[in-house]
Amino acid sequence: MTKDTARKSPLSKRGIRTRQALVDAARVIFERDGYLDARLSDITAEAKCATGTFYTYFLDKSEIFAAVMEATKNEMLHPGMEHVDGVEDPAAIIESSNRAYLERYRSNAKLMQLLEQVSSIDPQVRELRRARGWVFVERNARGIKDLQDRGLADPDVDPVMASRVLSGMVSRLAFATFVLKDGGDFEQLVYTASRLWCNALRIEHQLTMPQAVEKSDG
Amino acid sequence: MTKDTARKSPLSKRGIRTRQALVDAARVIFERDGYLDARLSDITAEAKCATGTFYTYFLDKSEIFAAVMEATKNEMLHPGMEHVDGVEDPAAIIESSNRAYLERYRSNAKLMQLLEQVSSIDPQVRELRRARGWVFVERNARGIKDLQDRGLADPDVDPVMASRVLSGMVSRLAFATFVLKDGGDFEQLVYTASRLWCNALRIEHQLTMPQAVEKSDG
Amino acid sequence: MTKDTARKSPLSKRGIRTRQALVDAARVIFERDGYLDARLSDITAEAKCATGTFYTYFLDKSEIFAAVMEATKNEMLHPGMEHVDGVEDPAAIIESSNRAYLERYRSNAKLMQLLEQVSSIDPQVRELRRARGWVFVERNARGIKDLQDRGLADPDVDPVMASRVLSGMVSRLAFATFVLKDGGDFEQLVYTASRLWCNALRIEHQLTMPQAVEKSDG
Amino acid sequence: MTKDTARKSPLSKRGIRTRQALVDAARVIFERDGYLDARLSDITAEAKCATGTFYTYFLDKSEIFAAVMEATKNEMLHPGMEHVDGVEDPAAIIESSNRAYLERYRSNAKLMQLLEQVSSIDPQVRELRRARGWVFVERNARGIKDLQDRGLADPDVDPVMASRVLSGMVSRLAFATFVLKDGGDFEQLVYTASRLWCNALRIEHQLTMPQAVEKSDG
DNA sequence: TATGAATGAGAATTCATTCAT
DNA sequence: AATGAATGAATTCTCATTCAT
Repeated sequence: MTKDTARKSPLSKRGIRTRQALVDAARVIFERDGYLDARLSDITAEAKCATGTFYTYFLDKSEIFAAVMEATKNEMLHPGMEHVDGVEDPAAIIESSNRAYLERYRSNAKLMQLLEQVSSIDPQVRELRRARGWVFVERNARGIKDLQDRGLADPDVDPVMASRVLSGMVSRLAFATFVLKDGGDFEQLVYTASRLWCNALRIEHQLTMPQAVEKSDG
Repeated sequence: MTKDTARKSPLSKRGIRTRQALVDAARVIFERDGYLDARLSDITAEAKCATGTFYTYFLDKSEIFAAVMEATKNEMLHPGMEHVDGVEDPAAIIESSNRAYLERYRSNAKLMQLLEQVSSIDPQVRELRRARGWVFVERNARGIKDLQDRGLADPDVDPVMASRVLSGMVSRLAFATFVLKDGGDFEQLVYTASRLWCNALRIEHQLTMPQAVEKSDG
Repeated sequence: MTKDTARKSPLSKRGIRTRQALVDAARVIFERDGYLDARLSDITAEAKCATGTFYTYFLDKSEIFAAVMEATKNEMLHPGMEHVDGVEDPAAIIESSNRAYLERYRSNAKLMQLLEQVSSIDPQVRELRRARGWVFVERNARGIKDLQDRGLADPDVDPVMASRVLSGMVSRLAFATFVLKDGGDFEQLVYTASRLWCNALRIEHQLTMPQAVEKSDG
Repeated sequence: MTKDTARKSPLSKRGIRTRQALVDAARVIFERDGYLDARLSDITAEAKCATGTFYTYFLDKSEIFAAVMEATKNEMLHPGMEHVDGVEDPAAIIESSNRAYLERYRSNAKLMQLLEQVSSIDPQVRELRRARGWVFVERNARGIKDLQDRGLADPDVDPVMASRVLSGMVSRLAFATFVLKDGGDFEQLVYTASRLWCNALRIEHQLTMPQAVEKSDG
């Protein structure tokens, strides 16, 4: 699912450079124009190579998109509560995970919007994304289970389903805030998401509302 | 929101019939092929009229899509906690709202997926949807405020932001479940969403896990 | 195999006219440039219509070629000895059939060359042509059988196989003469083909060499 | 006919090996894909060399095709009546020539089909083939003339034209049988072709139908 | 000689939109 | 109002050929 995406593995250094230039160019063009309006000729122009060169490395637009996704997968995080296992203050970890996630999302909003768009268009991308998401859902579920076992979280929810619900909650919030531009003070966002997350699982916490922020905004 | 959707207000009975046939056909084709792959000629074929007739009623694909949305707006709900104001058991209302929402979503999954797709493509639709969503966010925020004022909900969250977060949580859950087909027992879904919602706001409740369902499933 | 070749049966008179213009244009372009070098844009230019119009009637080049073949099938004869049944002088009929065939072939040499070319490229056309050829092979075989039964032809050959061999003999001669331009006096050609045909089947004849023709030429 | 086929006369042993690998590969690819669909890159891949290497030895596809033809010319025979001069039983020679020709044709059907295809596409190849064919036509014509002079063949046909007609007859039969797959028992084929050939020239013979074969088949 | 990445001209094809009937 | 044939702009994709290494 990773290797045979490319038409050829470029062997020479030059080939590697060209392929990389195309992937970089594709990201620029996709973020600028969206997936649908991106023309391959714009990508090759941006990469300063001939149109035909595109086909040395990729079969079509969807394939170079996959390569862009592969190249940026580290920028595409998922909301989580990593490392709560056996830690004293789960709330602090949840808050810091949420802050980290929202920050990453904010810096990569264009990319996330792009991923959203392509997911809504291309079933393969949709499925890939879903599969990747599940890794995080399950990781979070293990954290929840651990807290339940230690008597630190509401035992009356299924950990996997709770994980799905809460992961979705934060990712949806990030989407609405940074892609749809629903706005809202960043610290307030982190605080609300984290507080509701902890409350939802009945995790004890001392989270307090960040000061000097008005009650709401449009 | 209704007026300039139609190119002309069709006056004759025949005109009304033809227009309606086109809108109905468009929904069929859009749900079958998606927005992008739907050809106007497929829509007119489905409506059993000539291609040219399309332009008697609509300017382009986005306009007939708007008409489909208008015609189906009653099927497109938003998650909420309707009418909690001054009611005895807010948890019951939250649960029943969630159940109702998830049921509607399930029946209209194709349509919701379509809306998702077009939102990711067409900024106008995206904005329209966002605006409609806010109506519900604010309605829910009023409910939360009311509970907070009556001492029945966590006072340390901004009602609007909490509303955004929780509405998003349920709509994202519905999307993942019914569009991405993440699966999960329906009652378990309703229960988890409702319990987490109540917990999140520290609303007292007696929600209990539906029986005979294992802890997790794929 | 004849009807659903066309993308749409044009209903209007205008449609019939346009389709016909395209088929006529295609024949001109195919005969001028050959099948491979014929560009669809040349065909539409010749037909004085837009490139897109082509696709109203045909799916691709092979389909309009089929339409050209269909339109010209009366010009594409096969060599034969029709109507020898019960006739006094079979040789006269064989000679006149051969003359007719060779004349038709000469007038349609371009078309026959085209058919040869496409047959060598497109298995469907090859098969169609083969199937059409068999009709004539079998018809001739019945003529041979009749002569054998009446004691007028060599009984020691299988009529069908003899028919294949003799039909091929004349069609190959026509091809070599008019397409490959092997040359040769026309009457000499008719005479030789007919004499050898009759001799081959031991049919009695009074065929005589046309006068005033040198023995051979390049 | 040999000289300007090669771009350069490869002198080094390595060069000879590479060139030969390319020609062998080309035959494989041409027979597999046909002339038109054969890509030079497929040929070089089959020959296990780089695309650029092709141009060290050949100018273009038509040139390597010529090299393939040159390399296989011994497999490309023409129908004939070899060495009839002064031999006792011309019929036996005709029959054995026909058998040999049809056998060779059967073993090289792919190659013959390829030659047919390229002849229909490339005028140069067509001309080359026509020229080669004439050598055989003329050789056969001399054989016929000899029989006529000895009173063993119908004197009332032009030997060259008869030769053309009869050579074409057998080559066309072979093509229809082995390329178009018209079928037919092999011995029956040899017998019919030979008997009709002898009859056509009024050459005396004792050819008898091969036993145990029904009158006709598909 | 061999390599294989880069080149780019050129043709097919789609389908929203127009418009004469 | 309805019809449906005609339009043509716009892009993708192929692959023979070149050329720097």
